[in-house]
Amino acid sequence: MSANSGVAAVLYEIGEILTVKEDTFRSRAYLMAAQRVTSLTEDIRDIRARGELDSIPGIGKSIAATIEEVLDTGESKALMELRESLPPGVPELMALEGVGPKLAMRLNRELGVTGIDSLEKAAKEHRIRALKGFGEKKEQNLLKAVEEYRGRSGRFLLGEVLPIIQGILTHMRGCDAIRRVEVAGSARRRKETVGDLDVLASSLEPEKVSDHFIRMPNVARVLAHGPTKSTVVLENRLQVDIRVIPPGSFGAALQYFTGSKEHNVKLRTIGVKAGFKLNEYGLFRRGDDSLVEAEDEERIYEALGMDWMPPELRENTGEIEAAMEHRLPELVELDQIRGDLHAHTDWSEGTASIEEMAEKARSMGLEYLAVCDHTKTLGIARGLDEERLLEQLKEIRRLDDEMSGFRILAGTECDILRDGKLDIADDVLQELDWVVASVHSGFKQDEEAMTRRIVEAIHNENVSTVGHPTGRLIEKRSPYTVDLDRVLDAAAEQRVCMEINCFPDRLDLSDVNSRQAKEKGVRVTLGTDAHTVSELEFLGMGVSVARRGWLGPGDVVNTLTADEVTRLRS
DNA sequence: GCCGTTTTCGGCCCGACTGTTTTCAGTCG
Repeated sequence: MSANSGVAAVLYEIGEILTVKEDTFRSRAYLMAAQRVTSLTEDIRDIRARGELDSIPGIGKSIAATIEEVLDTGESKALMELRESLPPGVPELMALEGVGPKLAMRLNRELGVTGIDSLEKAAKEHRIRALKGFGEKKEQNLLKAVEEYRGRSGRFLLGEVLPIIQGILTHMRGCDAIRRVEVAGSARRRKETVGDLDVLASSLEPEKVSDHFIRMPNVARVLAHGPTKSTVVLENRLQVDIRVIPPGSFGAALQYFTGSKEHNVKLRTIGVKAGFKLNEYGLFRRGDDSLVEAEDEERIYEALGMDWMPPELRENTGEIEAAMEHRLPELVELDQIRGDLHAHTDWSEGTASIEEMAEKARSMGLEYLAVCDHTKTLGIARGLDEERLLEQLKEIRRLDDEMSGFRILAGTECDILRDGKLDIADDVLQELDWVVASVHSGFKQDEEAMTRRIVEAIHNENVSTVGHPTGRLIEKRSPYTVDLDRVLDAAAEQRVCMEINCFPDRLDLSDVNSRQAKEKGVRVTLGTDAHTVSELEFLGMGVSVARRGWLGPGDVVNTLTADEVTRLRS
């Protein structure tokens, strides 16, 4: 899939430079195309080989030619020319809060500002307030923006912000003027990372709610404070926006602020064609501005001629078309998940005993837990050799007999060695209920070697699933170079599953990869990879990834009973 | 640059807040 991300990066950059040049519509076309390429579940080289690039929605002849150029030469002439046409420092300046294309260009043209350092210098020398239309406040805000930019830590993991959201909702529910409050935005869509939080509240006294909001604990700075819209930055640098709307508009506002932006643009375009106007206050008829629907999100979608869809699908990757044709997939739900198929214990690098992990899983309402400790090659994690693994197997069988109404499955997270062989002898693996095979070393192998390595492991008849199949760590480490298409084809053929690792910085397979797996007929397994008791709660995040990948209960092995899971191996 | 159950040309989503202005442009989501 790396060809896809390379193409998307070029299209994004072209789109962004065109934004600076205020070529709005051409820019939008490139950004839209980039987004489509990002969410493709097929290798773009294959689509190109069939000559079908311009049948991808949002991609026409011109962008198709750019894509072919990137695939053939690794670069785009148009992009290189665009880069050169831009005054130095302008893209960097636009990364600052409150600086858009107009301001960045003016700072460069009129003050010779060539980047963030030189902007800071100009502001400290009070050269900015001297410009026409600028004042002291603007200068100070730019300095604050520079400071924030330098301390910024990028996007936040979904797993990090979920507890923060709970805190905010609890705080807001303490305001007596509030009717309803929910989180919207990318957090409601359960994206793997979020850039900021969008909180939505309804009230008849919006000022009270807005005031209550900015008095939240942990607020470091108030960026904007109006009656219906405010923005704060928390001490951990997470930005949080609130919108307060009348109670009767809650459904419309929830739809509007959940996004994604691309989903909403498409939806409103469809609305316009059907004679409607859609905004955060409701769905209106264009002619007389009469209200069609505002209170209920589901009825807004219905009025636009489509089925309501779960927030996780709203990325404009085909869900609107599916909703109009009433063929949205049934998505897997957390309460359909019967077990966790990847957890560690204190036999290797976990902190809790087998019993403690099992008890916690049972208390969460699960029916089974697969204990999958590391194997001997992973010395740093005190990986088990054959002898210890058989010892652990006996212990698991003993504990399993003692528990009623809950099954502990004897498993392993077995290392895939550099040549694709497994770290544990086949006759021992055969004794187990569940085998997760994972790559933990040699990440730098080239694509061919890595692909053959994993495909070879898939051909071992004892392997149940491949653990964290791409090895990525979100915001920290890229996936290893591997031809996932070939891996998935092999998995489909050998009836081996692929894991969605639920650990917050892994979520691997990703949403797009999960959808790709489904399209190839590969079932996925959810594994928390928990090393502590509380990490078993990560299961919900794996379900979110599965839902964002359009997976239904039939696509996820964890909806099966323990007996059904163990029978997969026979 | 893309797209087409009003269109192959002429559209392309919509509104709040800020800072500075005397009525609005720029930015953001």
